[in-house]
Amino acid sequence: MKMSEGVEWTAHACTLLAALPPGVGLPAAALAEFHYLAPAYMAKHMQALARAGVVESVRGAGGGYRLAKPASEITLWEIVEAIEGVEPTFRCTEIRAQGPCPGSDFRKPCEITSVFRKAETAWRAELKSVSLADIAAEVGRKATPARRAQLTQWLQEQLG
Amino acid sequence: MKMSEGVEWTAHACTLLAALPPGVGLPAAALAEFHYLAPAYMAKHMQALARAGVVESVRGAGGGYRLAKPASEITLWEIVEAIEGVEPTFRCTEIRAQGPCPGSDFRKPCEITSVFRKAETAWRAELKSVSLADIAAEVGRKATPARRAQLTQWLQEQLG
DNA sequence: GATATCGTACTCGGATATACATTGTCCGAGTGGTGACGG
DNA sequence: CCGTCACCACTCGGACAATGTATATCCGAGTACGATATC
Repeated sequence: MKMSEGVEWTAHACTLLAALPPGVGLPAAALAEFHYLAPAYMAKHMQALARAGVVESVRGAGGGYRLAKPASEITLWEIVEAIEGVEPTFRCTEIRAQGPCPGSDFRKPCEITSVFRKAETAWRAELKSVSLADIAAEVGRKATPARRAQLTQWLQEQLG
Repeated sequence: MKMSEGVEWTAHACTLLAALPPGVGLPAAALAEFHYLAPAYMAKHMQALARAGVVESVRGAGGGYRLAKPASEITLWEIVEAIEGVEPTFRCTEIRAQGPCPGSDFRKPCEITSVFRKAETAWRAELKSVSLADIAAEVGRKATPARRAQLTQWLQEQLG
């Protein structure tokens, strides 16, 4: 049970977008280059985020992706949801209903499913409690002056 | 990010084993038949549980699988761990270290990884808090008399 | 009749195919900017 | 000199291939039970 690496890619990409002035974006190629990632595959993942309403896409020259709402209103869970989907990790196929001694009450989920549901709820709650603004702020706080300057220069090259 | 269906299969199989008298087991074929599952594939999953020390295997006629320790000491997490492995779902590949503006401090995990680590810890904690004995007790409590009789008869057929 | 030995049936264990999902790439659709042309 | 139009470069979007993992199966290794032959 492993998470798609697209989650890591887009989470870092969105963190970068969160550091930009409001309304300003970057093309997928630039987001990929920032971490030396495959441009085409990064573009594919960004599409998923656009469909989910996490980012907005702007076509044409000077276009790209930008956050669809304030970074403080975007949680890590939204990104996971956009890439991985909303399906629970544990999918109960009700095997208890089959076999020579089938269970009786199918209106309620089986005990095993209940535990997994509860565990996954706790997992999601943690991811929902952290916003992109939180992450961006933490990253910015730890950055050295040299890194800040490097980032500023790179952004100027990208934004023109 | 979906969990292997082997987790569901083996979790239900172990719940059945937990309902048996201590020291008594069932062959993989019987565990599969109990829920109409593919016998060969069920056997493969039970092997994983045996390697992890959750169950013991007994070869030869009259052999099979039985719990390796009391059901109260086996958690759902152990079963997940045996089937899925201990690898975290979110694997940080440190992409922040690459690209034109690499991060500075690599001794500490990045902020995004930290959040996922915390979330997964919460998830595992829930699974570790429930034992097979808890599940078996709950299943037994909800069972109707008819179902109990059906189960007893089936077990007698299997155990001789 | 008791005991040792062989054979047989049963079960686990790992090696081996197959199906499906994820990963990765490409080309067409759409859009804004830019330059040329005409008024 | 200004406005309009057409072209072009740029970017997203979805369709299409390659790879890896999970799924599914089979055959060999090992063990207990039972039958048989011998003492």
